[in-house]
Amino acid sequence: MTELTRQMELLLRGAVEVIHQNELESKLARSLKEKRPLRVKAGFDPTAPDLHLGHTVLIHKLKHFQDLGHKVIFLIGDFTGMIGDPSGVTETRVPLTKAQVQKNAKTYKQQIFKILDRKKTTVAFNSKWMNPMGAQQVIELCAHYNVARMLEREDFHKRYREQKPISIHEFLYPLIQGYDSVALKADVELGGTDQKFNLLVGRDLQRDFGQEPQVVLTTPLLEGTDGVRKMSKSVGNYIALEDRPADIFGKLMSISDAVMLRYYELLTTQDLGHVKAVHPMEAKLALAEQIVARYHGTGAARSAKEEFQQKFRQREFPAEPDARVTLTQADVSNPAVPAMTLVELVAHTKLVPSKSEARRLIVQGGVEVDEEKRTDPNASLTLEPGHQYRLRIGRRKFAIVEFRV
RNA sequence: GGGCAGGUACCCAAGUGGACAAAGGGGGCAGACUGUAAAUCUGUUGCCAUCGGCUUCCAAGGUUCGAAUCCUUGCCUGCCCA
Repeated sequence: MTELTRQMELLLRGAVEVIHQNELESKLARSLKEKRPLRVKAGFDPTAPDLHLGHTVLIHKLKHFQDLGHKVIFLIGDFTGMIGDPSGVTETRVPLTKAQVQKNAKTYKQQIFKILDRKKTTVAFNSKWMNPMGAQQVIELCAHYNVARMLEREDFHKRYREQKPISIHEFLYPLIQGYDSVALKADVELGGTDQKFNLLVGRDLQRDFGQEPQVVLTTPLLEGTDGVRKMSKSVGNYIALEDRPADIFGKLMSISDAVMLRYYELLTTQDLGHVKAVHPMEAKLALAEQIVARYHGTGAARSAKEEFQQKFRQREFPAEPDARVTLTQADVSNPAVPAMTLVELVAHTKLVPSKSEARRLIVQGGVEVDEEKRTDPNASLTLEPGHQYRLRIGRRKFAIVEFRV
């Protein structure tokens, strides 16, 4: 296998579309010949980053380029952030201050370098070339594109047809993103499939500016834990890199088998045939362990797995509860005969938002005290000093409550 | 500038003077079932509480015995005409 085919093979794996494959091939060939790495760009919004598994599909693809010796440019769209990508739901963006952007950038780095090589990655901000641009230049930039073509974009087209508003400045988003490619002299730009239009604008602008158009490579959008909508923080179906290991593990274990296969497909390089051959639960455990290990280390993965098994499979009380509460005489009405209603006891753990919620949980059979289900919310519990009451609150919350004299 | 429609709980959305803490759906939570799943079924989903009470329907005023519902003003959103 030649180096070229080796590179092509790795880069194409998992990609939805490459525009155009032959261009990528010739760019790679030239890169090899001239020993000049390709400049690979991917853009991100400067909003507070909480990277989740959905993002990692793309970042791993960047990593592939990086591993092959190419130059990865992680672009933070701090200027475009003022506009906000018009795709998807309308959501007015508040312009971020410089300090906020810096802070967000720092968090980004902290997260992406769990995957990318810090030393080989360039982090860029598009305000660098956009801020100095005057109105005249912006107008000139606008002249490079026209409304009819802009309206080809699915989102704009749809809104136009449905007589929904489209703000003028929204047109600037693809334009500036495209111009970023010009400014960076990008050879390749990566993006999710929903970014296709924006990425293509980059090609057009580069051509207009006398550059060789970038190759566009789109990666699939990962479905969220619900298996339906794409993973996103706002929908709440996400698994963030910064989630606690136990949470990542737990969230992964509660996905459906179909979603599990999808995750295997997009997040690992494992052979799917093999995955399907083993028991789904074993496969899921292996996936969860693997993902946690990837972002938090093998140690964390192992203990997350152990804790999970203990908590859910054997329905045992975990080694470390979610809450540990100490009650004193001040908490009970009659110190001589210390007692407390179940509702109050549960509420004291702070694991429920209100007493009403505690009451509901109890009535619905979601509360156990010392391995015994208690369903009477008004029942009073005589508190024995020094005894550690083990509370199970709902399916996955545990607390230890102790009364001290 | 003119005309019209609208702002209801986490989201969508019904309700146009009393029976409204507010239909229905989604989502969440709990129970059953299971592989700790998913799907399904059932229950539940403002707060405090024993009956019962308290604070909610963009905001502020007003009418009324009584307002999510009527009036006034303000703020916001969308559409149409210019």
